[in-house]
Amino acid sequence: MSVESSSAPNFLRNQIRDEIEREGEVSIVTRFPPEPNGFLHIGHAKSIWVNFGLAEQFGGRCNLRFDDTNPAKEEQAYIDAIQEDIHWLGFEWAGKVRYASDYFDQLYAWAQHLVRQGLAYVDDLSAEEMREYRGTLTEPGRPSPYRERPAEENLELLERMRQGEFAEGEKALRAKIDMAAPNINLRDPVLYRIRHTSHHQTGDKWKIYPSYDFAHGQSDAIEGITHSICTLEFEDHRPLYDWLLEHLPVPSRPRQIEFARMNVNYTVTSKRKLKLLVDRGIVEGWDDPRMPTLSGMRRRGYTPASLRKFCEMTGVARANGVVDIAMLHHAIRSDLEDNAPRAMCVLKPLKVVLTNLDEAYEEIIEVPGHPARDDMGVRRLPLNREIYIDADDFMEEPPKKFFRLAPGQEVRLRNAYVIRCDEVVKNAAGEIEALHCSVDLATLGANPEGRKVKGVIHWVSARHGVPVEVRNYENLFTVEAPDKDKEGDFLSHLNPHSLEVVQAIAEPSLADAAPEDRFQFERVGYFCADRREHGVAGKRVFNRTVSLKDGWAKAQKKG
RNA sequence: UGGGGUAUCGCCAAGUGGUAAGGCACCGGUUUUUGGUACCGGCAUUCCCAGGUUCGAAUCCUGGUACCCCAGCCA
Repeated sequence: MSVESSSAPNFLRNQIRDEIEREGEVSIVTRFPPEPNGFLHIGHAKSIWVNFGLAEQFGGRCNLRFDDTNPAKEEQAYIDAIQEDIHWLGFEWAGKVRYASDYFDQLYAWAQHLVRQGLAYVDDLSAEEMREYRGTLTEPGRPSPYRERPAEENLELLERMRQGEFAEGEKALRAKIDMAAPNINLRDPVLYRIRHTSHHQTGDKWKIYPSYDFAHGQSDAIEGITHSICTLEFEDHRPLYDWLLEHLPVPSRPRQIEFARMNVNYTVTSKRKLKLLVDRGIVEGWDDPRMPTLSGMRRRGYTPASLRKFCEMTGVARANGVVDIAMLHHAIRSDLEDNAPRAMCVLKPLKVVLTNLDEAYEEIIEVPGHPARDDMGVRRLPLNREIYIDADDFMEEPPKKFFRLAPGQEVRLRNAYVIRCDEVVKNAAGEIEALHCSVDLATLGANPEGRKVKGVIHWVSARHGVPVEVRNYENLFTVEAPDKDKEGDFLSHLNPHSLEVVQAIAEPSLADAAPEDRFQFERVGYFCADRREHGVAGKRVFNRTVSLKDGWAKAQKKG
């Protein structure tokens, strides 16, 4: 099933194609450069897809490089989780995992090079002072009093910084560019800062750490990256990226190209906000199926292929926009429509007694695992005198065109017989307890004589049905742009119905489901056996990935 | 009154001087033992606005407007 066969034009593909036409053989080398300071989310999926996908498409390679220049915020646990997520998405990086920290020695040597060239200096200004000297968006900055320190002194100071002789914040190495530059990134940006923090990769070797700007381009150059693709907010950094590459004896000349990051409505992706959801216990963790994290989406039941297709569908451009989450839903439905075996599961059980079958009646009906996929085999559905149907499939006083069950009305039991509702059994309180129906035994695989039965409902044998817990998930937020609100207020848009837990009864074939097995519960939606809880202590847990489209509900809404 | 970007259907997005792709959503219809799927059809005389160049402009020029990003020793 080609969920992702197309390869529509986008400016990155066009550009690379043009380069190949113009320059002939060019090998494409990209990199995905996450900072290991959090979990990957749907937005990262786009970046992963862009970088690995481009390399794949043009026969190049893509590195995984952790941008680990700020040890205070980073953890090994994130490094592990990120690798798992990338693999799960279906991508493989070239060679070993890389770290910006692999290049700290080289970076330091290059810093010394800059100093010797008179292109960098050690500044004693405090962070606050530096801010004052930097000027504003509309006013130029002024040079630091330490800007003209002789190279020898800078070299010595830099070395002493490295040795840990100064306190954090006491000094910093800065590039000497232009304090009056209209682009603030060129007003003598910080290249190295003092941090007496041990690093998850380099331990206590370093007391100074390079800034993003000083590490990124040079790491790209070391790895021979040809296309350093990043998001729009780094556009202003490109002149600095190029400046450093021009003034350093780097082994290659990568180019930075920016694209617009992906946003999805009805969700948030800022690290701070996601963390708040976790910390406040609004969701059950980073991999809660309502979270837009890759681990959350995985647990929800999204497939890697559907996420890749979603990336392809939404494209790459330089205009900021917000993608409708309906596209994500479409992507997963179209994958699972083809690839998920079918099963029946009654979410709101209503007992039905088939009065013309006796107590001992038992018939095994063999039905296909998937209506269009013979390779999915068959499953065996037991039919007995008592079954469950979904309460929503019965109405005592049905509206026009209600094709399901109602007093005196007929309906098809999916994969089985046509039944007629003869009697509604109620308790003392007047609540419906059961339905008495009669089966038309001539309708298995055949249409009834002389009448047309339009409705089909799902059902499960009461004797053989297995109890399962079903978790129905919906959007976490009720508004399209929850983070458009002023700080913190996004929590006021939480969807109180984002999780509905229901005790359901499933057909026996579902008893064998393994964690992460996906099914279409016919007429209901796509479900995935929970990765963590399914099968634990005899519990069976299915997460609703996405519902089936519901034309009936839509028609009702319209009136 | 700084710099850098972006503006094409409700949403995403092709298009790069030759007379507006595609997807999602939506609206009709056909098929159907999933009110699902599949299939068929509809859905921008118009490309942020205003001028201009041209036989011809979403694409070129001029002038506006709107929105996004930048003043971390974060990335």
